[in-house]
Amino acid sequence: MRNLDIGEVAEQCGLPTSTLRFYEEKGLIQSIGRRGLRRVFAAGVVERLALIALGRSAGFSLDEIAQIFGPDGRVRIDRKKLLAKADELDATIRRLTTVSKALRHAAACKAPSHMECPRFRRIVRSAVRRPGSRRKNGASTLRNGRARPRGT
Amino acid sequence: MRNLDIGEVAEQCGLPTSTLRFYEEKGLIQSIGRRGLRRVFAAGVVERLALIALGRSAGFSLDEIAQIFGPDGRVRIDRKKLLAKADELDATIRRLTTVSKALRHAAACKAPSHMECPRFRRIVRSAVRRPGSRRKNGASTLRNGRARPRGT
DNA sequence: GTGCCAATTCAAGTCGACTTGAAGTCAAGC
DNA sequence: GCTTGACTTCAAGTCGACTTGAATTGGCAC
Repeated sequence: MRNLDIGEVAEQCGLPTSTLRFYEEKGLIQSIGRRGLRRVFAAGVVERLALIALGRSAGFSLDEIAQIFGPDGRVRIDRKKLLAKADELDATIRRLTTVSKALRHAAACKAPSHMECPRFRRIVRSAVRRPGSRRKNGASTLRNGRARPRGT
Repeated sequence: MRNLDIGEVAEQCGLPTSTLRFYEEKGLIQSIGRRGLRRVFAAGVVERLALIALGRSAGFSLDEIAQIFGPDGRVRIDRKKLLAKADELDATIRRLTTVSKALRHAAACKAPSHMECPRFRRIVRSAVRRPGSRRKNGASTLRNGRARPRGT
């Protein structure tokens, strides 16, 4: 297994070096040493970064991901949390599916203004008033999650 | 149709008044006038806020949503953009589905450390190396989107 | 041995979407 | 008339995840 320069890691996983330093500072990855000033990474860091990316796209924050890697650096995942996150993800998926349908309908719909289309209004309502979204104290009926694909 | 005080709108749609003012400032909603200093909203604003919430959960930024409502205030949607967004959404859905599966597998898997499980590693790889993600100049292989459900 | 360019540190900046705080206004009920 | 509390404005703050800039160091090819 070759050791890697930060630049090589960056290239292999498509992240800027600044991000790698930032992740190291946060304890998400670690270098196995230095050559002079320069960090040296074990090749395994690439896979770890893949796992981090996976966590990110599952909606884990960097802090949560940092917890997933125990303080020893080993991957140690709380299975309950995983299942909870998977459930959350599935709910998001259902919501996004509804939204996608709504968008496709809106694109096809003849109504001059979409809000005049009863079907569209129904979809909007169903997307917003989600069953099981209980609000205590006037919170978040409309304030559900969002999916934000960033980048290209 | 009754007119609404900002507080009533806030209660009906579960958003803080500060957000409503912010949205008005951004041109996402408008009040139909003032009673003294106080904004007066038409009842329809609630539906509009629902549409905004829909757009948000579809991953539109507030600026994009502002464009969706033409300058006249009417809902005027570019059908191409809608379909493009729907496609993007579907891609996100597929990615999240993979991630959800990965999480459920990780939760069930016996391997002492997940990275030692070949199946998990395969899923991680497949979630990360997405087909069709082309990077020019060292960008974003790992840097795909993320879904972040906020709130309750 | 020397020059270059990638790496380093650290502080500060950015971005989107709001929130918070301070200070002031006013409609309505008593 | 006075109080109350929901409303108003405007500037500044927050949060997460990075990015950027300036000043410096030092590994490696020549």
